[in-house]
Amino acid sequence: MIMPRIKLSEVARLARTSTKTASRVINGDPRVSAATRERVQRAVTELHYRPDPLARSLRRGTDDTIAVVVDEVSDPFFTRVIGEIERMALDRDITVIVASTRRLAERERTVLDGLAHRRIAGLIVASVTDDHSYLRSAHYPIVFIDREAIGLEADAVLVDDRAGARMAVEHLLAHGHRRIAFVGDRLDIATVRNRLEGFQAAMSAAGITTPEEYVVHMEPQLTEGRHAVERLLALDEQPTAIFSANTRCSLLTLPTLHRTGRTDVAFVSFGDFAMADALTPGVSVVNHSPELIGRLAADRLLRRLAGEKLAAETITAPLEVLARGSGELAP
Amino acid sequence: MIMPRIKLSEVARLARTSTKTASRVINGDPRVSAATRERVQRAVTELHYRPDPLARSLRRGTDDTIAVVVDEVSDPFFTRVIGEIERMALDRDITVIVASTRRLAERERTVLDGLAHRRIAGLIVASVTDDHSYLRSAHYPIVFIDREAIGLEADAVLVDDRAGARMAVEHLLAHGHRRIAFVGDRLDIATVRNRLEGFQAAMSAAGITTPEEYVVHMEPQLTEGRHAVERLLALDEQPTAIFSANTRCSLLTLPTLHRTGRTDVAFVSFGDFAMADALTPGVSVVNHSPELIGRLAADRLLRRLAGEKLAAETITAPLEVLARGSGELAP
DNA sequence: CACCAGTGGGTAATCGATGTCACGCGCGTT
DNA sequence: AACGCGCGTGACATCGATTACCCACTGGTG
Repeated sequence: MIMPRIKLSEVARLARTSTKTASRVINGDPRVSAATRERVQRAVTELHYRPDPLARSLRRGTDDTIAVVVDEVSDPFFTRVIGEIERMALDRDITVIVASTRRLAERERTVLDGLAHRRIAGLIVASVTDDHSYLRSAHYPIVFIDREAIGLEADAVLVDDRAGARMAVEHLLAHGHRRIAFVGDRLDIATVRNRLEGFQAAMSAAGITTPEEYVVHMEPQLTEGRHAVERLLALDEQPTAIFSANTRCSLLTLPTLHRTGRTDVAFVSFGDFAMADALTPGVSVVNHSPELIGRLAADRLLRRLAGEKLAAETITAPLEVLARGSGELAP
Repeated sequence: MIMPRIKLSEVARLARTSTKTASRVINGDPRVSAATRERVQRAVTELHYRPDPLARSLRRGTDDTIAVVVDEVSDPFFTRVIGEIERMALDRDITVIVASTRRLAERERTVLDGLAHRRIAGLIVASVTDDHSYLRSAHYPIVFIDREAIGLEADAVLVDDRAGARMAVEHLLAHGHRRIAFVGDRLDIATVRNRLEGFQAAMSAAGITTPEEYVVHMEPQLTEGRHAVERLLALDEQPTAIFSANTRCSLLTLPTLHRTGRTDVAFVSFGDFAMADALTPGVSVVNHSPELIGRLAADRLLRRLAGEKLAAETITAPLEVLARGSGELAP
């Protein structure tokens, strides 16, 4: 299976021709006689020859590899996005390399810079920074996911964060809630910021002023998240409902609610997750399919790699509210 | 940030020396005079030179890239393993490429074969096949995770599947259960097979014969999993407890139990998952940390890459029963 | 009959970095 | 004074595949 590395010259020798002609056959150049082509092909299969992707990349200046850069590989949302991208890429013999920014702008720059020196064919990135103009000189197509490109014309596959948050809030309002809290993490990340804006817009539209303490930021620290939620539930004016800005936050908030027996608090999560429907009550979510987002992004990138000339486009993936119980609790 | 590709020869020219000497400086060869070294270093920083990893790999014959091959990138267990590996690798400027086998032996071969032609520095693999002798000629270190190497001396980071299954069964037995069912998927995969063996060994040891219908195999099809569980609960002699062989199966089984209101059935899962402790009742698990497994595997591989000579070793990650309620229900 | 176009195929340069090897210089030996 | 040695250095080959460019041969044409 792992051969003593065969080179093109050996194939050529066996086929009694030059490396150039062998190369032509392999790359489907038509200007080779049928007889020669035949000989080369036999030699290829006989020796189990496979071109060295490295040497090929060096010469051609491109590589059959795409990079996917996300916050964290193990984030339940990105995990599924990556899974779908990898599936589509592997079917086309394209290799996927992954890297995570850990939501650090500085690290994102390091990672992208390192990638620029590899000759990747394309990039799919969930960026945590807010200026991508320096990527303008990149010689490969880029598709942004989850967060839009700023200062750069590029494809993006997004969900309408504001609309989604609004949908969640309106859902809670419709079930009689007025004291609704927002749980999010890092506000310097566009996704969270936009969802907070949507939340606040929906609240104002309903004529409700949200007290400051109702907007909770939990850092990725597990314990801090727990404390933040506990503080929220210890307020004099307790919220009767919570909107969680993303899956990560939901995964931190819900165990606390369950542990403290506060499942009477209504809850809507932006982003679905495993077991959401098995909890008691089932967790209502604003659903956006990570697989769909991955597929749309990969499709866009692969089409560009296949040579299609496309104008930069922002694709918005659909959102829907899945009512499972927790979002329909009465205040 | 993305420079118009600077080559070593340009650095050399600016430093008024040869490419070879410039290369020496960059690779820390001591046999360069301080003055020359200085000139080259200035040229490097001035031009923002970074060696082309591709060309370097071609010449050196190795690449600072490790491959991780697992069943499915989005599997909740492997996701976390990958996250940890990626974290450790990136800290050392090593790139990670991922690929999934989708649990198909044939695909695993294709993927590994493709990898063999890239010049990866190392491989971490959760194999679904049962003969790895063909990897003997691989020129890079390999660490197996989750499933051991067969026909090949190599490092492996495993959990004791039989012992874990036994622990789960004994836990259920201790709480009075005798009618215990096994839920697993693909028996051709060693992990599942071993856990079934452990299950059966523990049952026999307790003098209990498990009826055939108590051993359920669900294919990764969601609907089939659901039906299998429903059939199990429709038996005349219903089991009072279920042991699930892995997270994937738990994620298929539990929603069915909850939807049909059969949370009176005791349940132990091999492998923890998000929200397990927030369900009602909390899900008892045999816990093995994916992060720890990832870390152990990556550490082993990175140490080999750093040149340490180590004998092939099988490392067994610890297991523990986390009692959260579902495994302590009375029959 | 000499010339031109078209087709199949070879030679050598190239991609960018690194290993091989030999060279020149200064210095200590005998 | 000739020799040898070590050190810093650079010209050149090399990794494996692709490509720019050139050549040989065939057949048709003026």
